[in-house]
Amino acid sequence: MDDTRQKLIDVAGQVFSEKGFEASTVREICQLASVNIAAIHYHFGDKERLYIEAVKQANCQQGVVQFDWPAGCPPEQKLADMVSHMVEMMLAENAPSWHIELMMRELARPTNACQTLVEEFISPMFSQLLAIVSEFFLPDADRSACSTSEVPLIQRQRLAFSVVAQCLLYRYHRPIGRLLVGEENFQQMFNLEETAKQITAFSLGGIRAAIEQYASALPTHEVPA
Amino acid sequence: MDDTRQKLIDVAGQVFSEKGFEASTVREICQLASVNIAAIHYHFGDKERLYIEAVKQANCQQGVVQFDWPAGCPPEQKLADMVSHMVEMMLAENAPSWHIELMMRELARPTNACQTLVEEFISPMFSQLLAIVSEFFLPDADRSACSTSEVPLIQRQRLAFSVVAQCLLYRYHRPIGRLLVGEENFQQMFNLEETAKQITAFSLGGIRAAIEQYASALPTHEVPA
DNA sequence: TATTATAATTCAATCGTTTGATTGAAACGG
DNA sequence: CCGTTTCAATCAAACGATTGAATTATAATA
Repeated sequence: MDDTRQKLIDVAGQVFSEKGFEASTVREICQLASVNIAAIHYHFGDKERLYIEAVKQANCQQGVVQFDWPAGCPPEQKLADMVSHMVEMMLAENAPSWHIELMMRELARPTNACQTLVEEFISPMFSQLLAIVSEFFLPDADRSACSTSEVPLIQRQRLAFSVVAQCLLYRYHRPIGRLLVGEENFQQMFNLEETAKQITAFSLGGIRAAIEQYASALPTHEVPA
Repeated sequence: MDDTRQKLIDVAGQVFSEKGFEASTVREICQLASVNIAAIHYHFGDKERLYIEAVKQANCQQGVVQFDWPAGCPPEQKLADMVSHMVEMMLAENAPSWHIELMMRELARPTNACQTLVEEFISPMFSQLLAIVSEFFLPDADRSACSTSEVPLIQRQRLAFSVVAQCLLYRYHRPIGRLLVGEENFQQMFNLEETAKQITAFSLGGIRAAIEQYASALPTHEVPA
């Protein structure tokens, strides 16, 4: 049966996501999967290749989202949607949550499984966000703040960084956040909708600040301090 | 000699910060420290208490910074200073960089050493930032944007979260960032001054967006969409 | 269809290493 | 001299990996 292999990946992904690669043992994985230890050697070769396979499956099943915005959809709306989606990914307590958890571990401490993850998931995701951010600087019809001047790529990348950073925080530092804000405020603090709303508003403010900076930099309009 | 104990802590902190608790071995630590393995049992009891001691020492030597701003110093300046300090902590490649690295590990995956860390370092640091953020909402002389209305604590905490999140990103995801922006842009992207400047500007925009939101919410001024 | 040959998969058992921990003796210092 | 500290040696346990036999599934043959 080939579902021994699949069961191994599922359980391994679960365990790896909870304890990390080093702290996990093939014995525990096989026991939880009700599978003989030798199955790992047979199906994957060794522990590391089982891990890599789990990571691959994580970023495969957790595909990159595709929005279908109507033409002329304002970037503000796109940003809000994107942030909502990311926050949901980060905070949703779905059943197979080990996908995200495993990917987060890989992002923080890259191993051999990292390259695939970046190519198939992170990079496309980041490109989408970068495109949205870039839209804010486009000289659209009613968008006159920042004229046609191209804002350096690195600056737009920085803005995208600032956006994702906020989403990641609520995932990575949930336990610390709980300690900082107290148990009574914790539920409210890590509420999905509220969090997405605040991150969106904050990011909009940050992006508009950048727009103003670049708008006033080009013409002999008003030189910032 | 008592410097066996200290040498153990130093080397252990280094190793733990690089590999994490599980992946580190007492043998490697003792070998690098040129110390007998039994010294760990003698001085600390076991591996875990050595780890806790290393974390304690990390957040002790890496004390909470104390700024001496002149009276009337605008919160914008304070925010800029605070962000600069945090970015420097995150990105500076000082010699004993294992202090921060170890603390970051503890923040991401809290162990028994976490409570001390939060009480002695994180919480005071966060309080400082929260105070700065709160200043923006004070009805100061020339600060008329948001009247005396108290902005809910949780909203100010969220703003503080958004600020620290950006600083943390550049630390946690440096390797991923390198992959995303390419090697040629990496140096510039993770430059201290540039990063601090951008995070400050972005955060200022985000905070001002929150100010406007709350300023226009109280009076019958103009209801946001 | 019944039987056999072949490949794929699972199993208990065990390999050699490495782990953290501990011992009792030796060396040190006041 | 005695309390403190270091040392080589070793403990039992857990680790990842591997083996060869047993079992099951698949295909070929009569």
